[in-house]
Amino acid sequence: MVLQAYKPGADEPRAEDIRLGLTASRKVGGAVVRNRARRRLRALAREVLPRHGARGCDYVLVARGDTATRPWPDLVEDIEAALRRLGHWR
RNA sequence: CCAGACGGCUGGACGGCCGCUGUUCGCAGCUCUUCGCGAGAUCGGUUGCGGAUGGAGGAAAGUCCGGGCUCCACGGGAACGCGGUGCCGGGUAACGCCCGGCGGGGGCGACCCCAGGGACAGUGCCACAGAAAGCAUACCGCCGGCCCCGGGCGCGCGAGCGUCCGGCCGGUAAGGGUGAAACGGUGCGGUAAGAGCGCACCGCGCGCUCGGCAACGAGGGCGGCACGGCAAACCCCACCGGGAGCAAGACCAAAUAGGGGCGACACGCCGGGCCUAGGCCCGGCACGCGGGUUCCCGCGCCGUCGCCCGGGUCGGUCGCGCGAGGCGCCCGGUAACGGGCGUCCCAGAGGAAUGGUCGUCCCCGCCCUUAAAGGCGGGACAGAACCCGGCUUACAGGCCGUCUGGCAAA
RNA sequence: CGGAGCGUGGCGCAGUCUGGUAGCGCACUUGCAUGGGGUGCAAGGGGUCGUGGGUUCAAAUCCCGCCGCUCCGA
Repeated sequence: MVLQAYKPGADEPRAEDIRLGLTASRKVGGAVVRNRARRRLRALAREVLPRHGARGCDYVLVARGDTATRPWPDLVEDIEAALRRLGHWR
């Protein structure tokens, strides 16, 4: 998947919570496939982001072609690698 | 047993962990209505926790029809226009849907397919080929005549005769060969050659009788062939249709900007005059409002602050699921369907929930194996957005029933 | 939710209304011309007309279903 992050500046009001956005475009597949991809991404974010994501950050997860069918452990590795590349891992 | 036709049902099962959401009950916090001096009680809302319970489909899809519902328009109705439908009867709230029947076509059969009204209301088209493509005609032929005509050949001494080719007049439409389609087809008679010219059968047309509610069918009679196809070409006839769509529509209602009213401070630009600064007066111009047709008259005048009023936007609430509802039994009907009784409550999201993950079983394929065990991969089409009745399209696998053809056995 | 348009050689488009012959430009191939290339001249190849049915003697064209793409309105 694609992981996008937005870190608010010091002058902006900053919440403690992590805010999440999900995207599954028509390119990914039909309505069923898009729904499934979005749900898997939501479950993935619930599992990983509160523990390892940066506090007060906004994240957007974008589904790609095989998000609905990729094995679950691979998906977990993907998001963890993405967080490390952003320097948000903790 | 094999092959096939039709109709119906189903659309993986169980469990562990972690989640989302509707309803309802309990507790707690906040808020609010009413009562009370007060403690508090009470109606409702909202948030959190806990318990109970519900949570995608047969097509939820495509958005091709028909309705409910809501708003808009309209005095009633009709006509014109536009769009749609099109054998007959029935079902239904309605339909372009469904059922039954008729006609045509396909299949040995079960059965399947068909927009299937009108071509004497009119207009139009039928390429190429062919003589001719729609009112009918006559190119090649075939037949007869020529005392009138031209030419060739043969016979004859000769007038002439015979024959062939051509011309002219008349009869004919059987044959030609094209084409998707040719003014009926086959056979017999008939004739100079032919022709529905006559006859039989078939086809066609028009009455009659009988059966059927009807579409239509059956029988018999007459006509003697005249009436080609295309209306999913224009069109004619009959019937149907007001428009938009839940982002319909109703209600509550921020911040900011803007509108109106009241009050306070305050009074646009140019020229001239008065006066120490700063303001005042007169005339003109610009703007707003009101009144009588261009034009004129009257009144007001920038802005700032405070209070109040109304409209829109963000947001929120409703619409929003008891319905032409599901299931079971009985009755009527060939059936679609209708009636009665009993029983059940069955998703309601909103940048959009109904799930994520793991395990066991089931089914299918591949590998290994004599087999078992085992390993790997896969489990269809597809996701509600106001609701309902249909149509169309997609769909792995499985189950049930009825029927047809063939083979075998009894 | 409602509506409109498009699909034809490799590419961009005609032809569809009014049914019988699929055409144009660029590109491609071959030859000539040039020392070579470009340009020019001549000749040539290449199209299930998106798809499945139907009407018709005959369908790119008329009718119906489906697929894909684009656009518009609320």
